[in-house]
Amino acid sequence: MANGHFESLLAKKLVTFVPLTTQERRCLTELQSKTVRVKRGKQLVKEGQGGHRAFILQDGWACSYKDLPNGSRQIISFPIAGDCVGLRSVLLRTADHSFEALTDAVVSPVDGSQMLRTFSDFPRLGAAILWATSRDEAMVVEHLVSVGRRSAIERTAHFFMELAERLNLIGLANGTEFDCPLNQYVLADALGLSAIHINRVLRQLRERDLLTVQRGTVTIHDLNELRKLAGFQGGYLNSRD
Amino acid sequence: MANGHFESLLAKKLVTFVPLTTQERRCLTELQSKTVRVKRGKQLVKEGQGGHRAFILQDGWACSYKDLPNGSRQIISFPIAGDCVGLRSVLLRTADHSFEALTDAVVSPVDGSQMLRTFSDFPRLGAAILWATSRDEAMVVEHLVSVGRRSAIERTAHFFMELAERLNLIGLANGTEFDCPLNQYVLADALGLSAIHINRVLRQLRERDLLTVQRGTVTIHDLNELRKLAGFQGGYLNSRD
DNA sequence: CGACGCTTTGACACAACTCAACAACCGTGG
DNA sequence: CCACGGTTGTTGAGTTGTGTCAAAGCGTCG
Repeated sequence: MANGHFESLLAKKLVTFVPLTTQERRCLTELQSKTVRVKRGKQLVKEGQGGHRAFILQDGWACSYKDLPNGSRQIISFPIAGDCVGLRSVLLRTADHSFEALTDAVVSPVDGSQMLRTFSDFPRLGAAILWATSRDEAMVVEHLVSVGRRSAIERTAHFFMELAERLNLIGLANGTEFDCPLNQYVLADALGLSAIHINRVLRQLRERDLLTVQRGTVTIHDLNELRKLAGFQGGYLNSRD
Repeated sequence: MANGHFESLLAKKLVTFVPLTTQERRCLTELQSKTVRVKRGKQLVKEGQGGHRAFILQDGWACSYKDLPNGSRQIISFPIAGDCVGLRSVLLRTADHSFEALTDAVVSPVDGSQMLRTFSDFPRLGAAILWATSRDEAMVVEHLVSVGRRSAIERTAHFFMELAERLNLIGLANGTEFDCPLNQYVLADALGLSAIHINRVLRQLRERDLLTVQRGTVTIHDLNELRKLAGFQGGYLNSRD
C-alpha cells in the first residue's frame, strides 16, 4: 500500500465530510476487506456490459472512459485511491462507460446487496458515501465546463489544480508536488485535446514557471497564478469550508 | 399543463424503468401536489448558494449551467417536464451550479425530508427516482463526450437525437418532430460552440436534409443518417431495451 | 411604425489538429 | 555492461475547424 496509515484512504476522504464513529469506521474497513490486485492496463468494466459490480480503489490510478465509433475516446474521470467506482452502474442495468487500471492497482469489489446493507445499518455512513458520489458528479460537471468553455492551457491548469487538491485530501500529495503516472496521450483523451497539443501546453506552463511535469512528478511552482489562470474554485471537492 | 394526461410526466418516465403500484403513483402525485409558476428567465438556484431545495419540473423548459470568470457559461443540461433538479445539491451543502427557467414553467419544490420519507415508505419508488438521477448523470457524461471528442456537427446532431428520444419518452414529441424553445445562443452555450457557428452547423444539417429547426420546431428528416452522423447510442436513456 | 430579439451571412483571425521526423527514456536480454 | 526495441516526449510546418467582428435581414409585439 502506498499509504502508510492504518486507516483506509476512503475513510480519510469521508471524514472531511462528516466525522465517523469507530463502529462506522470498522464497517468501512470491512467493506474493503477483500482486495484484488490488477495489472496496469486491465479493463475492469466494459461499457454496455452488465457487470453490476462496484469497486473501491485502494491503491493505484484508474480511468473511466467512453470509446467512440471513430476510434477516439473521452476519459471521464481518474479515480484514485479511496474513490468508489461504478456505484451507479449497479443501478442502471448496464454500465454506461468503461473502466480500466492505469497503473498496477488494488481494488475491493463490492456488490450491491452489501452496499445496501451498509446503508441501512449505518445511515450516516451511507450519507457520507452518497456525498462522495455527489462530489464525483460535481467533478464530471466541472470537467464538462473545462472542455466546453476553457482554452487548452486553462483547462490543463484546472485539471492539475483539481488533481493536487484531491491528492492532498488523502495525503498523497505534498502540497505542491505529487506523483502522477498520466502520460500525454491519457491527458489528451481526458482534456479533449491532441497529445501533441498537450505537449505544447505543458511547455507553456513550464516556460511561464507555473507547473512542471517531469518523469511522473508534477510540481506546481506558482499556485496563485495557476489558480488565476484556471479560474479554479475548488469548493466542490471538500465540503468543509 | 402541456400534457393532456391525468398522470404526471415524472410517473410516465419512471414506469419506463419499473412498473408502479397505484399507491406508489399516489405518493408520486402527492410529492408534486404543490406547484409554483415561474416566469421565463427566472433563476431558481444560484451556484454557491445553499438553497437546499430540489424541484420537480412539471411544465416548461429549464437549464442548469455554470458561469465562468471570463463571462462565458457552460450549460450542463436541459431539464424538461418530468425531470428532477438539484436532488444532489440537497446533499452537498451548496449548489454546484445554477438553474433557471428558459420558458414560463411550473415547478414543484420538494424538500429533503419529504424526499427521504418517500424513500423509506416506498423503496421501489425510491429506486425508480434514483434510477432517474443515474440517467441524468449518464446524460452529463455523454454530454462531456460530445464536447470533448465530437465535431461541431456531430455533437449538434447528437444533441437533437437525445432530445428527441427524451421528449418521445414522455409523449412530448411526435416521433421526428417536436417543439423546442432553445435559441442559437443557448445551444451554443450547451454545445461549447459560438452562436454563429451553431448557425452554420444548423444550415449544414438543413442542406444535408437531416434536420430542420424553424421557429421553435425541430423536424428530423433522416433519422438513420442523423444517428450515423452523431454516433448516437441511446441505451442510457430508457432502460427497457 | 419603430424597437427588439433572434437569425443569417461574409471576411478574416487564430487555436488546435495532422503529419512527419526525431530525441530521450526505459526495461529487457544478450 | 551495453545494445536494443518500444514507449513516451519534443519540435516544426502546414492545414482546418471554429471563433471574432461587423452588418444586414426578419418577425413579433407594443
